Amino acid sequence: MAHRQDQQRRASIHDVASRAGVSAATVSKVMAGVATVKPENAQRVFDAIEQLGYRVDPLASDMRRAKRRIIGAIMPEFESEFFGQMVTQLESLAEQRGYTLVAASSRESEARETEILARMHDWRVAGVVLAPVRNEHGPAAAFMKANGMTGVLIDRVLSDDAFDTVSADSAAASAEVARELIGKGHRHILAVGLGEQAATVRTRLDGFRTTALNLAPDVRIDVVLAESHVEPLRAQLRDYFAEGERPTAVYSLFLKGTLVALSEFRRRGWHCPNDISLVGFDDAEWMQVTWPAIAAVVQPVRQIAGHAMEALFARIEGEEGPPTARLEPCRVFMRESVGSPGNGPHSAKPQ
Amino acid sequence: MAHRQDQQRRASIHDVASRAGVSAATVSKVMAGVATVKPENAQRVFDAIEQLGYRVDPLASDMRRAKRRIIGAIMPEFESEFFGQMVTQLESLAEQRGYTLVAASSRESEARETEILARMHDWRVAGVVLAPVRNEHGPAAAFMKANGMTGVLIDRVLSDDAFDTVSADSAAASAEVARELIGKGHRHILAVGLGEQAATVRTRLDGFRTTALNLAPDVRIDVVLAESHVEPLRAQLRDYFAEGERPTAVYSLFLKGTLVALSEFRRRGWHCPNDISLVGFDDAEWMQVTWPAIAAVVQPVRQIAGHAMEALFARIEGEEGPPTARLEPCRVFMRESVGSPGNGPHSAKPQ
DNA sequence: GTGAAAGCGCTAACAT
DNA sequence: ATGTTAGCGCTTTCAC
Repeated sequence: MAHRQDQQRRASIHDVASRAGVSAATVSKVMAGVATVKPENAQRVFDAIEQLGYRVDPLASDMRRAKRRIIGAIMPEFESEFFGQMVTQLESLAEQRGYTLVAASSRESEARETEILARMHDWRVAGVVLAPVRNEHGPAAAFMKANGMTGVLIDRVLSDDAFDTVSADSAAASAEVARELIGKGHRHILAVGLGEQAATVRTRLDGFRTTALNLAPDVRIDVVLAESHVEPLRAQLRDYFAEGERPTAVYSLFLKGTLVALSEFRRRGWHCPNDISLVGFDDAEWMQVTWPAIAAVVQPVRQIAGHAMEALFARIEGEEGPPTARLEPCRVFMRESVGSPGNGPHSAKPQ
Repeated sequence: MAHRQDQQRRASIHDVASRAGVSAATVSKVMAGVATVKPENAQRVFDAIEQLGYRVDPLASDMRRAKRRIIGAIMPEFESEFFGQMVTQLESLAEQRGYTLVAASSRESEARETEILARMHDWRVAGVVLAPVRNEHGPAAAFMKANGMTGVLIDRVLSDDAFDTVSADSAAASAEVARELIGKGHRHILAVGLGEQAATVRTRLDGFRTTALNLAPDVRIDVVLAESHVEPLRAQLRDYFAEGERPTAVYSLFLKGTLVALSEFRRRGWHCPNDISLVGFDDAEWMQVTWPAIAAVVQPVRQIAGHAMEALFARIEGEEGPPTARLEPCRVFMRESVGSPGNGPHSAKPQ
């Protein structure tokens, strides 16, 4: 008794049928809520279900139906707040519609991304929410296209000719960051990013640069962009500072970049905002409790998830029409890590 | 062509069979690697598979087999690094064995936990990795027991009479934290935790208290334990400090507690480690880049995931024997947020 | 060596 | 209003 794990055979629809004295088809109808069943029989079925603890096997049920009530979600990683919240939201929205979400992590690899997609295709999922590693032009989206899969692209995407896309309005947020920094008097700013995430990082950089140059044509914007991994970026950043470059502010175009920038500041003994200002794209819980609190762009996770699922289910239900490309507005939180340049040490110390 | 999403019917095993001029049974055998197939026929089958791009439907396949090659994972949340890494690991280990991981978030709710479990039971998953919201005595574990499900319990558990358990060795890690703090001269320490996570928080507290009292019988250990939610904890902590309590160090028994402590320090203008020291259970990436870096207990995620899956698959493959209870050793990183009491301002400033 | 037959648990026509 | 039939796509005896 202690560690029995006997998988006792569960009651099937036939068990219910025979116990209720009807056919399996009738049981199925009762469960589907079809009105044309004699109330008396319906009651017997309900009783039998109750007594046997019967529950439909969703896989067997899907097997027979045309489409499976499964949604696949592919995220670049699960370790960050952003994607963690995203999966939580998507799961919740899928459940609300009676679907099960099966999430997988591509671990920032396009090869793995395609493998997962192939597996989801094998599973014959009804639809896929793909947050591609790089952008909408990768092999994964191509695979979806080639196989006529239904899907939505989110996050590191702009727009696509085959799939609906939903992402944060990076350009607008970056423009706002530019306005803030220029407004505070910064004229030498470093932008830090990872090139591989082309779709978003490019947009963020362009949105920032355009607005900054527009407001202050004399502003100098340096860019440190690593190809694809964080460690090379760290090295490049170190070299950049080692050469004596001394921007008054850093705009990190993605979360890990903010961490890297912060650790390079540490190494050099620079404090925010007195020695240098810092704003990052992507917020995290810790950013408001550290000292100084780190300024950040907050992505609208719920909106992205919500509109992605809306678009996806519309397509699943057969909606026609050209793909849509949604941009959800971000919020920018200018916290203590941003100050005015040249204010010298301690001038901007929190009270 | 732009937005075609025509779900073209995929090749079935019969399509392959007729193209190769054999029966479906033979195709199945070839795919299973059965040796008793004439090489010539096997080749024809392979060719047909290739030409049709045939892939087995894993769900249909599982339908026929006894057990489905699906592992369910239930985590209290997806938003933290710890559980994010855990899911990533579990997914990877499941895949290595040809299983698919279906992860779900209980969102810190025991009610939801049981619902998810029921759904996974409906799915007839081969096994479940459950990280219970509270501990091993909750309704979810009871459900698993009652239904003869195969499973492993991880994280917020100690040991169970029905399931194997794997968790971090909280007591040992807490003892080490105690040694460090007592060694540095702290004699008034506040421990902060959430009561609902009883299994782990209790252990951490006891391990800490026992060792601390043993080393310094005169030490004063205060405890602020909230029932179940973070916000009440914040309020209690605020009250505690408002009453004039002034411990020289805080040991947070879980991640959110560290955040809450930090934000209360902020509110009062206290800096670590000069005004107060801080160590938290659970590490996070940001803790090493902020100033000061936050001392933390690092949980061995990979080991926990690894041993959990090992135990689970052993049971799935029919291993008998009493449940095992593993404790995986943690590492304690004493970073700059911990100093000696009474060193006054700036005495412990990083170089 | 290979294939026919049976069926996993369910649902959707089609009869009745 | 209900039951019968025919599968969904696959695997597995069990004959041949």
